[in-house]
Amino acid sequence: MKIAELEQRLREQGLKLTRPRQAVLEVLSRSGSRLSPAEIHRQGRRSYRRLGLVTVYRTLALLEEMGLVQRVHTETGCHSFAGVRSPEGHHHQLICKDCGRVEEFSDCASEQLLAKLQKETGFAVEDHRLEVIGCCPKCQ
Amino acid sequence: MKIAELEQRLREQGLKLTRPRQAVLEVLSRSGSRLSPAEIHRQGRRSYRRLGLVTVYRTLALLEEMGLVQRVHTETGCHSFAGVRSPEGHHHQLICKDCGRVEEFSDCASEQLLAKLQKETGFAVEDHRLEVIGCCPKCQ
DNA sequence: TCGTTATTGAAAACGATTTTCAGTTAATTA
DNA sequence: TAATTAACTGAAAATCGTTTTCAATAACGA
Repeated sequence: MKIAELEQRLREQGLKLTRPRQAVLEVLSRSGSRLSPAEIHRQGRRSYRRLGLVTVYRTLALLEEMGLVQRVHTETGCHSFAGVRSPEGHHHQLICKDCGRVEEFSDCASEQLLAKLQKETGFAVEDHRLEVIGCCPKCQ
Repeated sequence: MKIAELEQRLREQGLKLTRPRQAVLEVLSRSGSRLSPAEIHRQGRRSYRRLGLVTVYRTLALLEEMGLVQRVHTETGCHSFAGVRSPEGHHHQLICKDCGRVEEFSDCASEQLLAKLQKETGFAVEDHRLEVIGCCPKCQ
C-alpha cells in the first residue's frame, strides 16, 4: 500500500496529513513485518526526529479504525501492528515466528466450515480471524 | 472439563492442590465464557474470600502452560481466558461477541489451505489459530 | 503431629498505554 | 502571502494491567 494512497484516504476523512503521521505511515508501508508501537516510534524518528510515542499510539488507533493497519495477535500478546496491503475485503495473516514478517492471504476457504458451525451451534456467525504461524523462507 | 479431572492433572505434575487454585479452577470450569483475570478474581473470591489477584495470574499462567486454559484474543486485546473443554489435540474457538460465551470446535478443515499456503509462500507452516466471532442463540 | 517445600497475599515495582494541557501546525480564507 | 482556526502534537503525569519481592502460610509426606 503506497504512501500516496494512504494520504488520499486521510484527506477523505477530513484528517490532516501531518509530519508525524507521514512518519508512521512510512514505517508501516516500508516494513513487511509486525512492529510494536515502541519499534514504530524508534524507526519513525529516523524520518521525523521529534515524533512522540504518544502520537504513534494515536496514529495507530486511527489507522486501525480506518482498516489500514491490523493488530497481530501472538501467543505472548497482541501488541504488534502490521500495515495492511489490500485494505478492501477480507484477508488473513501468515506470520513468521522468527522475524515477524507478515504475508496476507484472502482465500481462507472457510465458507462451508462457518455454515456448518452456524447450523450446529445456533450462533449467528459474524466474523472470523485466521492466523497462520510459521517460519519464512529466509529464516528457515 | 471437570474439577476432579483438573485436580488429577495438577497432582500428576507434582503440584499442590491449594484452595486458591481450587477457586480458580472452579470459576473456569463453571463458566463457559471468556473471563478477564480481574473477573476470575472477583468470582473466585466467592468461594475463597482471601484469594489474591496475584495468585489468579500465577494460576492462569500455570494452567495455560498445561493447556487447560486458553487465551481469547478479541479486537480490543487478548486479556481474557477460557477453560478448555477437551485438552487433547487441536481446537479452535467460537466466541459470542455479546456475552463472551466460548464454544470449542476441532474440525477447521484447513489442511488443504495450509498446504497451499506453504507451497505458494515458502513458509514452513507450524501452527494456526482460528477464532470465529458471532452472536450466540441466547443473545440474538 | 511435625517438618519440608511449594505456594500464597500484600506491597512495591514495573512497563505499556492513556489523559491532560499548553503550544504548534496544517489547511482554509482573505 | 498573511491571518485564522481547528486539528494535532509532545511532554509530563496519571492510569491500568501485570510481575516481582519477600515474609508468612498451608499442603503434603513422613
